[in-house]
Amino acid sequence: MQFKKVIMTQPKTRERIEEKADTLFYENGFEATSFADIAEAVGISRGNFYHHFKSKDDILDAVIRRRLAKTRCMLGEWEADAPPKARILSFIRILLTNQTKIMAFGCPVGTLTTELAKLDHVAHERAADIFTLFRDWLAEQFRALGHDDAKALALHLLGRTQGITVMASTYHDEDYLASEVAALEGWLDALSDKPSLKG
Amino acid sequence: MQFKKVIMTQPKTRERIEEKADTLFYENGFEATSFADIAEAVGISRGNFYHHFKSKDDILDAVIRRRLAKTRCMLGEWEADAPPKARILSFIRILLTNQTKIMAFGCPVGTLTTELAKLDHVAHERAADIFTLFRDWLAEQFRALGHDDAKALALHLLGRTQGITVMASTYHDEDYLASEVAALEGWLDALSDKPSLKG
DNA sequence: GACAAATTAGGACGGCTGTCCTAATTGCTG
DNA sequence: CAGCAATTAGGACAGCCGTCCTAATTTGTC
Repeated sequence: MQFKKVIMTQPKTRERIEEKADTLFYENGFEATSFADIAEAVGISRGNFYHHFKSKDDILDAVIRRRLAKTRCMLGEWEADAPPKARILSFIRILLTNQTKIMAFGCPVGTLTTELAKLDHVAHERAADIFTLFRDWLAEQFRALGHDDAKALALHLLGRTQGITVMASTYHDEDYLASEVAALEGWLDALSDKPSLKG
Repeated sequence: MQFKKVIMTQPKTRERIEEKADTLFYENGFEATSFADIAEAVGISRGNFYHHFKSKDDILDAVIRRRLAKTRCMLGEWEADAPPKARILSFIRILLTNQTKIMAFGCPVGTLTTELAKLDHVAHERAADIFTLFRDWLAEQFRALGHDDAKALALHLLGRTQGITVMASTYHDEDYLASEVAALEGWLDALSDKPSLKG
């Protein structure tokens, strides 16, 4: 019954640590988030951490793995009986879905990747993998729409959304965000007419 | 002769502290840069700091003020006997001028603003002022080109460049950077033909 | 050269960091 | 209920953080 024990008991505390660490890393940054912060948010003792994770970097790994999984899940949902163009639209509209958090803290993926790059952290590549997940998925959709420069289009769209999150959080301006999302939708529409222009 | 003393002696050490702090904040982040780091880079004692700055936030203020001044200076240079469109092009091409640093650390303005937003730091607005400097200057150029949505165009261009810096530093991909700069130049060209489309 | 001011070096300080250890508690198994 | 494993709490630890103080040194002026 050893197996059952591992499966049944781990999820509770470990899962809660990952969850709280995830949001704290997002809202306050990885470096600025201390063990004490996470412990307080979860409601456990500091010393207890090392039974679940062997270091802070280990928690970061878990958080990134968690985000990768959630992203895969979200992309999967967008594929449900929707044509490629509608799928790309779903991607664009997370800017509106997560509007409040984006205007306060920017993009979870972009800001983490940027911070880890400055820290010369080994996990930087792992964090970039989340971007790669989006990129490859978007490229697949563009390819389905008949574009042969699908990867470049995917990267272009990723960059556009990243820029929007940076400026939206800088000025906390929801009108800017809305108008840029509209512009992005217009770009996607125009793309159908002339399949090789990036605009 | 008190006046002369203040003018002549201050610039040396204080200026060097600001300079080193500026690059360290850029390359490693504000939070991750310690007093010891700056002291070592400048080559002075830690305790000596408080004769020039009264706190770390005070150094941050000085760094931001310094960046504002340098930005104003740069914008001024771009105005030298060049038509508005060429001035905007100068802005776009800093992405190529600073290519190496951007691919390693992203945009100095964007990354600092993002970090300060997460830290809930009072200096966030001051950092955003650097963006505003660019925005207003760009809007002025777009207005000179006959666009009535000049401010929106300026914000759009700022966002585009920010997104490019994020993705370029994520993947360290100079081909992406080059092609996006080309796309941005194409966008600027197309803008001349139909003055009210954002693309 | 004497004197005062500006500048510097070096260390003390309380507090927080990530890490680790140990003892107590809980929960499951037989 | 006994016994064992999993989990927890709490604190010790070395080290670094930003801050502050004091004493020594340098600098410029009369």
